[in-house]
Amino acid sequence: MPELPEVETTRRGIAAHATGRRVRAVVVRNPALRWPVPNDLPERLSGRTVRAVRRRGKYLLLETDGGSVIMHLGMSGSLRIVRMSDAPGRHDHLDIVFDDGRALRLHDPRRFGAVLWSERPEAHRLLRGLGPEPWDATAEYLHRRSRGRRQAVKSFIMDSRTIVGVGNIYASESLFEAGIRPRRAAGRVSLEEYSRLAAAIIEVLERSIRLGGTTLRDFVSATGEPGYFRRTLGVYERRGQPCRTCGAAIKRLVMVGRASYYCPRCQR
DNA sequence: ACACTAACCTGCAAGC
DNA sequence: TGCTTGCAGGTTAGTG
Repeated sequence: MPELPEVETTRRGIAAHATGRRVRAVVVRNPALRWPVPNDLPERLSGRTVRAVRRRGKYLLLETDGGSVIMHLGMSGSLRIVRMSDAPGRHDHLDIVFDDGRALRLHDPRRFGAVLWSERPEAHRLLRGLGPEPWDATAEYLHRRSRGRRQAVKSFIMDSRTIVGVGNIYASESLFEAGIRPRRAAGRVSLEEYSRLAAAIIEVLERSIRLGGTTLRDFVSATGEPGYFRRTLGVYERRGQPCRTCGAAIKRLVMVGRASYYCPRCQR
């Protein structure tokens, strides 16, 4: 499900409710996520106060005075603020219960998500090697880093070591905006093209954040609302439909097992 | 260093 | 009505 706009939308919803709240309890119903939820998470987190809710790439960080919960939503995860009295449903694997009777509840059917604990999250192995946030990734940086690479430019920008937050939807959308075909070798994309691409990534992500992200199937924000970016998608899941710019039929291809969409006329 | 693959897991839709 | 197949928003670990 979630790429950067969905994670950021979730972060804002959680922050509004969790910041300054004390954790009363942690209820783990199913610890079998991407990695096991640490056994000692309840004891480490209970009694602590949430100081801030931050995002790094697609990771959410629930910061307390004594350490941070690192959360990832994987493909199908969502986090909602619920009342403690709301009965958990299927795939509601974990609750972080606050002192006001509300709880942060993780729902994740596919269980590709993660909930971990770290006293220094920025040094955690999952976060350590991450590339820059999109707002800090310049055209010069992308150009320099891609020299000599034969990897497809779409795979290059979806690699979190290159730049964080760009998943399958926004990679296709950004490349469409920038007029670059997804299969082009990253090392053969010019500085001028990376300049368009860097700007397109920021523009697309910001526009999606404003609309609350993209709900393809089941994404909901912390307040339970879907995102409305889907209606404005230029190419994603629009195979055969006319390009909104030139009218040509949108094409679909599969790269590294992931669907990619592009306009054969606008993108070169 | 780079690039590709398999793997983790469930749900849903389409086709037979 | 099943049953099988393919596909889905992510990322790591392993291989060559």
